[in-house]
Amino acid sequence: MAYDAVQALQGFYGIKEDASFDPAAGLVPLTSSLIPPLVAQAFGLPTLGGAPTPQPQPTLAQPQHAQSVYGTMMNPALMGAFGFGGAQYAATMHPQSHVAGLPMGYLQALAAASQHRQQQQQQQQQSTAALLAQTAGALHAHTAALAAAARAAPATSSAISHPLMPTASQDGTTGRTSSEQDRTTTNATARTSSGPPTSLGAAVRPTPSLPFQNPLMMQNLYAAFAQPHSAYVQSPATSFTSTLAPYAVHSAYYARPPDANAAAMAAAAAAAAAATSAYGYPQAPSSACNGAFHPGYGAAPVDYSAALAAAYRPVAAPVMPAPSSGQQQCQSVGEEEYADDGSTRAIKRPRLVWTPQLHKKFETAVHKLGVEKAVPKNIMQEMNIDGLTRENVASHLQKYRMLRRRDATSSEGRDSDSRTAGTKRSEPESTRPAPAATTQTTSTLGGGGGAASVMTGPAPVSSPAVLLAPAPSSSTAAVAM
DNA sequence: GGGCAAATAT
DNA sequence: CATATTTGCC
Repeated sequence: MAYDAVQALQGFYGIKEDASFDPAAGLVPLTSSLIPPLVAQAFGLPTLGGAPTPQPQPTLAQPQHAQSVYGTMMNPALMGAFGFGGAQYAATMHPQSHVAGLPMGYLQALAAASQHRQQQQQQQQQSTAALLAQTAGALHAHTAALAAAARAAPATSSAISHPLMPTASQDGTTGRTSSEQDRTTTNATARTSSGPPTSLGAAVRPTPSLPFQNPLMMQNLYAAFAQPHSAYVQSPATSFTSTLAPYAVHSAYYARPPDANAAAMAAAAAAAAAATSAYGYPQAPSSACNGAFHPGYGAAPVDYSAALAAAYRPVAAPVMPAPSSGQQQCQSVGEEEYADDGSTRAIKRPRLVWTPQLHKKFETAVHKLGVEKAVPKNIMQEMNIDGLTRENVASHLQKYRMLRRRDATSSEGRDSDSRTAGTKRSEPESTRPAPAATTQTTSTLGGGGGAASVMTGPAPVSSPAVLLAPAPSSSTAAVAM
């Protein structure tokens, strides 16, 4: 498919400014203010403020440096070191827009894309489609290779040749001079603290044939548009969560058409094969992209317009069952509620909100199951809520038990009882202590100003220790908290 | 998987 | 700042 960035963006602009959007659905109005002026100008697009004011060409890139640390540039935190200025740059680009809040890689990618486009137009009317496809393909293979290489030799990989790098020597080292190599190593080492970024090969050399002379740009462009295959993106390793948060969040909340996704999968397979043969490294399983450093290395080298549009389209925010009087509407929770045109796919599972209805179901299930069987998995199945995970339940159960324990403990003060202390319950009797009287745990919702917890409030101690978790083993007993 | 507690998100 | 949820661990 022919790529037409202008059309893609303009098409998107078509629904901009005055377009109505549904706040309830969490859709952010896509206005031209979301597009950095520089980019808009490059694409011949209008901006909210009229003619785009040529921004004092920000120091976008320093090819040499960028190239020397090609393999490490996926880390947003490193961008600042190359004049990309992170938030500062964003602010400069468009102080009043949402842009300031977007991940730099995103803006950078766009800026890079536009810049390159202008350049190309001046020189030769080469097909942009071919250009991007080629670039994406190369980058794609490279990315996959990087991952594969990292997996093969995570701790020592220091020189990984690019699959499309013709000048790389065959002995595994690159054609760089020792000084270049030193600098590369230094840069990479100095700017990378820990985590995958480091292991992804700091000394990778970009191919000179890349359309985008600055591989960093392509890398970012790629990162900005690529999407994980899984519907649920795991968080990056804790060690560098803060560093990569922007990317994780970004890629997690944007979606792209399923067809593009499929194409990406196919492309990934191809690239994987290419990378494998080129490097001799085993190809990392596709699942490796989950929670991996790369937001997803399955970008399709085709139909970039779709990806572009998708990249700009925020995925609906978590759609939680409305806490109305009803109770039948909580058959499913979160995820993929984006009812736009069915062309997108939610990536990240939204934070679950335990609405009163949901909590009620939870309690019902718990009571029905009884102390002994009221464990996460069982409860989850009993509740039978689409999208609800065992983890969700486990977490809620934990809190639930804690509250009960607390209540039990507090009320125990005056009329001590044998069973109140969660230390150890024995009889299986209290299994069903009047479920009816128990459900009113549900209380305030929206009471006061803040969000009230379904479990908060004067939790009625009515039903005895229905759920005093079998105090593990520790002496932590059931008291304390 | 269950249960906890630390880490995060709100 | 206090909670509500999610994650990481054992």
